[in-house]
Amino acid sequence: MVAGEAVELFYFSDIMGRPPCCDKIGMKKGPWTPEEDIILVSYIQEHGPGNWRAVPANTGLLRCSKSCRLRWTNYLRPGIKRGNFTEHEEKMIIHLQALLGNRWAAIASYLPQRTDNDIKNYWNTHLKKKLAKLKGHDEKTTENGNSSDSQSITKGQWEKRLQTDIHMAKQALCEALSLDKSDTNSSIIDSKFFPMAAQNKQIQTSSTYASSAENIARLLENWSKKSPKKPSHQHLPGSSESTTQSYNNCSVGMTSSPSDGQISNLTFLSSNSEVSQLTPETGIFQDHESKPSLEMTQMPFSLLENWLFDDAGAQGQDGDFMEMALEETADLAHHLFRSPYNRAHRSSYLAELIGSLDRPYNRAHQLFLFSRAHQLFRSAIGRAHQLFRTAI
DNA sequence: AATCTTAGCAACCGCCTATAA
DNA sequence: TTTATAGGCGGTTGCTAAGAT
Repeated sequence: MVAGEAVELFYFSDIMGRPPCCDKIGMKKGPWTPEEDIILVSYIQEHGPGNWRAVPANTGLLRCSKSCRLRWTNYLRPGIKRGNFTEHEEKMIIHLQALLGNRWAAIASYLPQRTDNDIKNYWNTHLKKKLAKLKGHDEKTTENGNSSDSQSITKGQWEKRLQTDIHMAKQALCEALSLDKSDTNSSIIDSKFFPMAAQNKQIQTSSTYASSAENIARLLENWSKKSPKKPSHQHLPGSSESTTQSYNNCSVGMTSSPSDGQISNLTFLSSNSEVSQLTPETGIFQDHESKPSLEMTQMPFSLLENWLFDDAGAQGQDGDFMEMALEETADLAHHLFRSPYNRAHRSSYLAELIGSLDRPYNRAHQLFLFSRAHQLFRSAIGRAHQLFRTAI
């Protein structure tokens, strides 16, 4: 949009409709700086994601709300795993792409640690070529009267495999909740569905999900290498070495462990000297690790938990459990959520719901539930639309 | 060593739907 | 009811680094 258009829209908004989210004149574009990232993360840590319109206004960021949302969802939010797609993930993406087409957001809902943008990029840069190569190879072998097995797999079979994968993921979580009596954190970490955690078992709390703090820390690490003038040093309690960088109203302290030299913690110091620790243990959700683990297994499941964990597949029923789950889900979604079509508030609402559960879930569990709720929610709405169209 | 080409990916753009005024 | 905005999504672009010449 050019400047003149922005002015015109602003004029119209005085007459009718909602006020504009932000004046786009003077908005910054291009790559985000570590300073901007930290401002955004610290704001979301305090206020939670959502209401993106308020973010530039309240933080002073010269970015439009859309840019803030994208930066958070694609790069900064907790739970994002970057790079190094596993073979399992590759297969999932290929299966899902065959099933769903280029619906990257839908595909990403099955891979909670990956963003739609990341999957889309990976597909465009790696998988498309890989498949083209395979296809070429297959065509060659077919010409020789030796067709490959993968070609003969129908879409229905892909779907069945996919459903099995999802079922396994859910079972892994259920097992983690029911089997582990001594340590509520470690069981899920060992799951094959959370490979990142297995890489760093030194961290007691679940590091399954790369936290935004880690992302920022990585950025800052690179940044401080590039600009050696800025950082000043200070020592923080409990750390052998730390680096603090000041800017605007807050400063950032990076603490590194003596053993591996990696940044393991990030401290935010606001201008009024309040200190908030942005670590893998804190974030959108509160961690209940200090609570007795017995609560984890002895409390009955709530309606919401049943909805998140149970479906026909998990209950051992035969048949098309995805379809069953969707039917039930559509009703439950309407029952549980007052405004299921209000996408704007969905994330914060789901986070609030999951946060309100009595069971002492740790943060990894909560993030999994959050992702699961999103997935079911989308399915429910999709199903509702489908039913609506059928009715018409 | 310099230049050109390619790959990877973060971020933008444009469109759509739901929502608010 | 109308209209602009917010949020979400998929396609595309453009920058950067790595590799090739």
